[in-house]
Amino acid sequence: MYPCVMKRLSEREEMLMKIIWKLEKAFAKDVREELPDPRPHINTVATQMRRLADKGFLKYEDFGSVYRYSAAISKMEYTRKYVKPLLKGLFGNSMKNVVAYFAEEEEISVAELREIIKMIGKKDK
Amino acid sequence: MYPCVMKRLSEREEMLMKIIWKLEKAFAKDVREELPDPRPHINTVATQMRRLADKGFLKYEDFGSVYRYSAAISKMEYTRKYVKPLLKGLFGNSMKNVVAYFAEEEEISVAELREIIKMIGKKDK
DNA sequence: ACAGGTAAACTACAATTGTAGTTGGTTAAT
DNA sequence: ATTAACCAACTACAATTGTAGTTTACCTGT
Repeated sequence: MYPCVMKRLSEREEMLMKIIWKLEKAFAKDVREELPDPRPHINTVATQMRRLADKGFLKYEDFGSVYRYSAAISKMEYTRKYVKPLLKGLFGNSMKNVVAYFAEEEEISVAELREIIKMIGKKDK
Repeated sequence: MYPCVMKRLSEREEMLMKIIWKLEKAFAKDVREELPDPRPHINTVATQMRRLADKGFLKYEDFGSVYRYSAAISKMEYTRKYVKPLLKGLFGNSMKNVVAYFAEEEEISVAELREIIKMIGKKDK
């Protein structure tokens, strides 16, 4: 049916997943309402959600001829499986390089880095 | 011809771009040789490189009926334009959350974070 | 010059993803 | 009950991406 090695999501698919992660449980209509302005047709959204379900990213409960969807894979799991390899692949397999790059881009400050260090410290105890 | 708002690259396209970024200048054949084992047909690679060029990700010099390609967009530029929004979109628009997540996943250590802080300090002077 | 080999542009088609029309099932109001 | 409105499953098709065959152009050795 579908390949056992799931591929990365397309931009649109990821957009839908993000909405589901936020809403937790949602009908296609609810997801559509969260989409930015030139909203696609409701059926477009429904089709893509069904396909996401076929591929194992979503699951659903049957509500009498209408499905209510929820995520079958958490945002964290998705990040770990698909986003992390993407980043590491781009930055010589090192998260340090990734963070250093975004620090240079001023996307994260020294103060924030220190906070994170503090957080990690707490967890270890 | 092609949409003016470039979309994120597919997994395969990104793979090719990474090779180009590494090689700097390359013919399709060279790129194919860098690909992992069940290598696609050389023509497959050639087609995808042409399409990447059509979309503005690659440029080329004409070498007498054969093109030598090079990146039209640097890895950093690609990261800034496509990867950063992806990450921020997933993590409530905050790079701090991103880094914190990967720190918890033990993808980056306190020592490395400190090194980065030191680096930033030097640059400011 | 010609033959053999190689690379990839051109071309064609399959798989996947984006899109929405058609239709049938649900709900609410008369 | 009957009608009207709405939602989305099903279906169909377009656009994009993945794949490779066919053909053409360029070597290299004779």
